[in-house]
Amino acid sequence: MSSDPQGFELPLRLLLGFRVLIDELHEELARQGHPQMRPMHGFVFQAIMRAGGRYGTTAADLGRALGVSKQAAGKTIDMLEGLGYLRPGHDPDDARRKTYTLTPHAYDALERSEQIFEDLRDQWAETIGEDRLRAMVEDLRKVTPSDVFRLDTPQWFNAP
Amino acid sequence: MSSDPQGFELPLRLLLGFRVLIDELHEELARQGHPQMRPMHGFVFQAIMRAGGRYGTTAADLGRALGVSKQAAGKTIDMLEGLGYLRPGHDPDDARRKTYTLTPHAYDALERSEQIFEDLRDQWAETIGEDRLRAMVEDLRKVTPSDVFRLDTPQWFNAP
DNA sequence: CTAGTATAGACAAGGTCGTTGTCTATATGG
DNA sequence: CCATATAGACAACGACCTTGTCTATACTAG
Repeated sequence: MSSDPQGFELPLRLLLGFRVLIDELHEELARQGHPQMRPMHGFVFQAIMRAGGRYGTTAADLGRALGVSKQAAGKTIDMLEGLGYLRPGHDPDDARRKTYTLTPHAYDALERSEQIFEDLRDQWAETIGEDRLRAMVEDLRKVTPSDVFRLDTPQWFNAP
Repeated sequence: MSSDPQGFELPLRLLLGFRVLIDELHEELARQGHPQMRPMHGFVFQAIMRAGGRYGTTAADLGRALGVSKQAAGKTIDMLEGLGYLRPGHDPDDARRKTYTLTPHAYDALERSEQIFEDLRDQWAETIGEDRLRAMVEDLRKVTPSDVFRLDTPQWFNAP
């Protein structure tokens, strides 16, 4: 369109590419026994794996990792526990900590996600070429931060 | 990390690339007299330009274009009007329609956005090469929908 | 050992932003 | 002329986030 010049296309395509992959991931995940998974949940699972201590992750840990309050993280944890993705535990070294770890159901979702992403990647490679796809990821690495910073994307999108 | 295998990287890099561009856009926009702009607003402006009739866009038009209810669109419009980006009008052919059009302030934001995006694009081109950048956009075009579907991204991100 | 500080978690109150439902006024088309 | 569709205003409500407060537990410095 006339008011949609060159400059806008790059960010738009990046967003659309992300959305396409995530939408197809979740369609397929739903077919494979995970109909309740949301785009956020994969990130939450990864945060729970990396943010916690030896005995699991607390709501406060998760909140820090995700850049939300511990109350918000606690509600997310409650929901994921209700869906069977998290299991409560405790830290024998700190009686205050109410920890959570991933259940086998969550690991199943993660493994399936990984496989689905691989398949989607292969589809993209067929369309645009394996070398071009590899170049794309390589190039994006050069212009994006290497550390996966706080995943506060949902709130960030509407942030003031 | 060990639990962050190949498959996850492509979508993550696309999202990070988008975030990097949008974050830098808004930092710069804030410096140039638009500190209140949010990531969503650019999309809203574009929707208002394209979704309306001859005399402007109504809340109902905008809601359809963005994939939200007309009430939600109405609240967004109220805020943007308050910020000086929208001006109310009416449709002489339809007394029901309360239309809105972009103010010069909004066009200023759009033009600055365009320029900033061009600059960011140039920076990327310096880093990864003009040809590689062009290839990236070209390739993304092949794997993403050509029509900019409903921009319901914020809610989509957390959607059930 | 004790006293002060920091942190986990529970609870409550409130904000923002979305939703649906209802109502009236205006268009539109048989 | 009347039935149907749609714009916009208003109200109620829900999801999800926030801040603030409180108690229990840990940690650290004398």
